[in-house]
Amino acid sequence: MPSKKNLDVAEAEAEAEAASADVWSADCPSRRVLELIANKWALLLIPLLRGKPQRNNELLRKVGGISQKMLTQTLRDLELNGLVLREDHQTVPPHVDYRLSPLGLSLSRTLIAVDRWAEANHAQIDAARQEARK
Amino acid sequence: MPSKKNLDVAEAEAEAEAASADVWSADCPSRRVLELIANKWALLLIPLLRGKPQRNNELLRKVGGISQKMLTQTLRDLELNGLVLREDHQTVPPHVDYRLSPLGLSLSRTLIAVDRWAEANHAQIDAARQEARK
DNA sequence: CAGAATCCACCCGGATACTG
DNA sequence: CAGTATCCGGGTGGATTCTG
Repeated sequence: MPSKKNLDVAEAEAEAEAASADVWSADCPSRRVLELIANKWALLLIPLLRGKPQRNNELLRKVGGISQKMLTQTLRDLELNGLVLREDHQTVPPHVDYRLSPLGLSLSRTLIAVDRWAEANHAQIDAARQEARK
Repeated sequence: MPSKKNLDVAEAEAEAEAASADVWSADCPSRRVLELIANKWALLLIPLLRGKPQRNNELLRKVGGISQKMLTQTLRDLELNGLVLREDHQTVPPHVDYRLSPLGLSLSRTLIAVDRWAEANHAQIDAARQEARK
């Protein structure tokens, strides 16, 4: 296991925070973070934004079922909270790129595990629901 | 890295599923799984149910801000989908225990990482939001 | 203790039309 | 291309009351 020496200041602070923060407490600020990411569009968008910056239309096509309204709204929300960076190239026609901040990238590594779990285990979930319907 | 030999049949099947399933496709069954867990109460309850079976009132106290209605509704939903097992001891006064199924336990390992991330990084999120408000 | 049942205000999110 | 603006139906979820 890594020693304290391998942690930089920011990581050390984050670790200290984790010790005191408690998502199960209704008034803990960390609860707001949970509410920010506890929706399907955020769960799909954040992992999707790893890698190269992507444009509005690209994301609209890649995230099946999302509307322009929800895409914009979700991206704005994530941007406001420092997870996504919006880059407007100020050209005409417009060219806007979205990418993850370092903080967002960190989160994406956690959320992609959720997506993978859903993909890997949906058959068992479906089977359970079939069983319950009997 | 583990060889194929180390995977049992169920795990091999899950791996095969993951290769074909795609949460980003609106009509993929795995999307339903994502929608099942993409809400704050599920994200709080599932990791909380690791360890010993717990009772209604226990969960009601431990999950700050949840109402009896949402607790029951979420537990029923998770039970219907095979993630949670409900054990009614058929006594009077009533004694009902909730615990994770093996499938739910598997998921809890993924979701607890999300909760920990929220706890560890909420300060940076808060800072970003403060910055954006300027 | 563990809930079911009802009422209802809020807001989420889709559809549609418009803009620079 | 990358949005914004508006309308609006349906679902979410809190509060309250009742039950075995």
